Amino acid sequence: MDEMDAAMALVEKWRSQSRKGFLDLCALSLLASRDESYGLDMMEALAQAGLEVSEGTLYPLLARMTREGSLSPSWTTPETGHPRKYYRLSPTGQLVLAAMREEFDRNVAALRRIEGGTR
Amino acid sequence: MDEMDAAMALVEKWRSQSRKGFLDLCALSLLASRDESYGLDMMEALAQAGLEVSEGTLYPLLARMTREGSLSPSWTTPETGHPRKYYRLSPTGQLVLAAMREEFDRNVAALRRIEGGTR
DNA sequence: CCAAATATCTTGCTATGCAATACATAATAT
DNA sequence: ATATTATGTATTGCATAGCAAGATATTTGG
Repeated sequence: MDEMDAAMALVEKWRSQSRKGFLDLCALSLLASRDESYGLDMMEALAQAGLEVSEGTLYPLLARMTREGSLSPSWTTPETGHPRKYYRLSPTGQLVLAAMREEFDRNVAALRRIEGGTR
Repeated sequence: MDEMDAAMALVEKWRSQSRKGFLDLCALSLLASRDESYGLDMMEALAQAGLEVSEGTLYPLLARMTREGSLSPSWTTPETGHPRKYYRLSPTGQLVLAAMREEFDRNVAALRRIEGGTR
């Protein structure tokens, strides 16, 4: 089936676009529920929840949010093991998360209205 | 409150990012429930549902989806009024919509898991 | 000492949202 | 007739995020 292949290719392209911004919300939400975490640990937790995120995506995201003031990182060198950079929400980050959640929920509600009875 | 302003500015920047891809899903969903519609009419319907979309956003989106094969447009000149370009879902577009819905729902479910009990 | 594991960071590419602007035609007012 | 407003669609340019691929650094095990 040719039609199917075309559709799948389109959706694959769409996938990475549709994650823009959404991953910010996921990362902030994760930190809100875990209090603090580091890169690889977050990757594993997100995957556990069903969301595969690569390093090339997550690390720039964490760097940006730190630069913007939503995250407060702190290096920690455990007695045994590799040094880790732990992130936690800053006060600004908590405000940002709350606003993002509101907006996201509004958008989902709008989508449901748009879908109308067609589901 | 300074902290609040910083957060609002960040969320404003985030907003347009978070709509990438999401608007594709909304447009396809709208056409699925309406069978056919034209640009300004879609803008109005989306706004009615709580989603403000500008022309500079919607028209390129419709042009792209047409180019990709998800939409089948057809010009219509009514007896009275301005010529309109009506869009409807192509067979490919219906497959794309179904796949997008699945993925979107999976992502929302993942987010809810990530949020855990913190809401 | 070398290889594998753990952990973080960088570069380059592609693609979308959106403000601003432009263009065209139909209806209405003067 | 003619100007103005309303309706309708399209384009340009910029900023920004996701991601594959690869680089870097440290710790541990053979």
